[in-house]
Amino acid sequence: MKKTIILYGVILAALTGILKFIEYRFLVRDLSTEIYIGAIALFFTILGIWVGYKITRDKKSAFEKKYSKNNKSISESELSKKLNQYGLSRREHEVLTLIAKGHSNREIADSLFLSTNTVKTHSSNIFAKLDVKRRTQAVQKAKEIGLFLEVNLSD
Amino acid sequence: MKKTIILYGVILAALTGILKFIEYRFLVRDLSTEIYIGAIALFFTILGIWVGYKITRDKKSAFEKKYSKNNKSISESELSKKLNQYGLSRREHEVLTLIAKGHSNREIADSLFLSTNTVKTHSSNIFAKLDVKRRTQAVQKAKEIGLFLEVNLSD
DNA sequence: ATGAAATTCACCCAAAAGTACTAATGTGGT
DNA sequence: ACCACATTAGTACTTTTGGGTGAATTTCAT
Repeated sequence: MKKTIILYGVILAALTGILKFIEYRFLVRDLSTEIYIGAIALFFTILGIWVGYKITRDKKSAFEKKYSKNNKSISESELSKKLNQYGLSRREHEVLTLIAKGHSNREIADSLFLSTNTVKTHSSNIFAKLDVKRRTQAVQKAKEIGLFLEVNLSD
Repeated sequence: MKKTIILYGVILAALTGILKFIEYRFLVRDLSTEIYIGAIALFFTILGIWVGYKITRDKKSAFEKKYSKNNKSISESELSKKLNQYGLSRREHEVLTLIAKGHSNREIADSLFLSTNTVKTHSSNIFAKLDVKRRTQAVQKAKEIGLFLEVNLSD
């Protein structure tokens, strides 16, 4: 990327110089201004397309570099330690797991035989403890930290 | 595409005219030729990048065979196939990615320069196409299917 | 047994998310 | 040039989620 920019800069500078040099010799007298401008425009447009292509290329390879798997499943003792670290209780972890499975508060309440109010209390506490604002962020953070025993959440 | 070309031609023509007009009035006397050329170069470079982006966007898969190396990460073409499979558009995938990052509709709207209404429309369509009811489920399903280029969603 | 933490639930309010339309404009492919 | 689809955005409405507070019960360790 840096190389592309430098190369482009050098080319631009060089060409500007060349054009100016030529201008005083032949072009101004021989060709009309339209053609002169047109030539510059055409050249830099092509150059621009090339640069644009380079940029999008680089972006993609950066994408590929970024890609790496981080599926980590952990043991019970490790989990306890992490829960402690964030001050999460067992029940909160349970709720969090269900949240991660995409369940609504209503569904969580049903499956844990709780009222939705309770689930809401739990989730509020979870968000506070994980320092997030939404359940989606909580899920993200939990995965980041590695709070889930099961990797496969699709149930 | 046709419009793009036409628009580009019009802009080019108009700009050439304007430049020529200005030239006789002020520029030649007031500014040095370097700045003059530089301005044209800069403008057409940007225009070129834009045009290049428009063109290369569709021909990515052609270039891909040449430049992309095989690895375990999902490639652009694979992604396209999967998006096609579920009838998801590019924009929808973009929104879905941000949803997976835990962003709110408001935040997504801001970062994509859209209204929240539009984001809601997109997400509704996403949910319908992925056959889910909530964003958390959509994220889950998307990961299951493998719709994300980046696994690391924490940004 | 006592106090701290955990669990449960209620109520109210606000914000965010989601549904169901309609519709204008843009774009791509044939 | 046309058609299908994508993108954008609106209105109006419902549901879900989240925040804050208070409080009753249970659990568990010191």
